[in-house]
Amino acid sequence: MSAAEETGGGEEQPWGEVSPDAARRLLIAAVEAFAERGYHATTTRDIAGRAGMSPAALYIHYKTKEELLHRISRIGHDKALAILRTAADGEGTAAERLTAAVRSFVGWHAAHHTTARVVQYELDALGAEHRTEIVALRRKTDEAVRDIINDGVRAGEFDVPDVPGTTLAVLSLCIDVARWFNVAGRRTPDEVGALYADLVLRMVGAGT
Amino acid sequence: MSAAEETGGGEEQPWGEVSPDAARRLLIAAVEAFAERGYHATTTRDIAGRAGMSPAALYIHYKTKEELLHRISRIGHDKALAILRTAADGEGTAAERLTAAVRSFVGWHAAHHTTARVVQYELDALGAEHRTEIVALRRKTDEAVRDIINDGVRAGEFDVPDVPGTTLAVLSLCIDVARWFNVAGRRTPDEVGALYADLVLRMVGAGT
DNA sequence: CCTGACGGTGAGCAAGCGCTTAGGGACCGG
DNA sequence: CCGGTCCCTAAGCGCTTGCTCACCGTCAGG
Repeated sequence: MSAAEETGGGEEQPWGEVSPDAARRLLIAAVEAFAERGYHATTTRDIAGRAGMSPAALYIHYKTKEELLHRISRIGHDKALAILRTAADGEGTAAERLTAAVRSFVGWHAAHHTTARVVQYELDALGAEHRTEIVALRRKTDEAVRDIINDGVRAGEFDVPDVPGTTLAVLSLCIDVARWFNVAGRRTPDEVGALYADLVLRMVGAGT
Repeated sequence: MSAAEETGGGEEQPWGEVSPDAARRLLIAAVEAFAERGYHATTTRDIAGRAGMSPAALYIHYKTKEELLHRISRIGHDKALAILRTAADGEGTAAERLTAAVRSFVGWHAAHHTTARVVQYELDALGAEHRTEIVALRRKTDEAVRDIINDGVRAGEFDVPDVPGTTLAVLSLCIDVARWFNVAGRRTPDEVGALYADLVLRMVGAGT
């Protein structure tokens, strides 16, 4: 561990997959700006300024402002989906897997709420092609949750009269964390994850 | 019943409180445009065009584009809060009142999802003064829901370890309906309201 | 020392933005 | 018929936007 000191926890640094360094700095600046003001209210000058560069520098690494949003959205969705699947595909009862899935999915949305806000709420700002690509990823997220719930119903663990509706509500609940979560608030991402996992278990009729 | 034929249900027409007629047409056009593309991506020319008027006509009835958003947000919040309180202040057990509250609040968000989308998701686009005014209204919404939950806990009807957290989650769930509800979807606003009322009852430990 | 590639800047263009202003037509009381 | 009021439009102002282009410093390879 020589360059770019880690926090020691073993967690890899965010946006490590983006290179070169200048492109990553621009992307991080864009995430902050988009999350704060929204895509349309953010100017390319603002993004470049936050990254400590001139407005023109942005266009060396990205063709358009929309491409920046797409890159953020794509990477963010990939990560959220990976986190969800890791928990969903684990061992254990449906209740245990649903708990793990909600806990980690919600935890990610809270801990990375700036990224999550952009990922979840700026979908309409994408161009038509990029949007359909992202929508496909969201459908996979949907399926992952629905599969756990169906497993639980089949095993007799859950009592769910309306599986598609409940799936929709569970995901809606988790995603909306990105909108209201605030670092200055009283709850840590882990605490929110635990609370939500409990609430979701109750929703599927497998409460404590 | 002579002018502006009603649907017969006794429901008064939306935005009836806005006059004169041209101002109401502009406001309705703005709601549609804001809901579709977002506040910042909507131009004053677009709003005026939808209302069948020239761009300058907007400024006869509204001082700025932001004032239009504020009017929409204010009226929408008032209406949503009124609907919630009517149900919350009714007779019956806490469970019955919570059911009625969620059912009508969610039903409104689904039926008027274009308005609700603007009201709930364009808060940041308001100016500082207008935003604090609206935030105060949202706090009252929060209190109304928390009061019912507290009543239920006190009466022994509900089992809620974390009242503020559960209140937050319930409202988050209800509000997010505005984001995903689609007229082309399979569910009517009433059906969504009934489903959500059931889910919320489970969340507070008073499930069927 | 020269050369070329790379990654950056300063200045600025065309287009679109929110908003203003001068003026016109319909209507109404006298 | 007149004068005033109420809405509305055509034109356009000043500014910001996303994006481009000519140019430049740095540095490795020959």
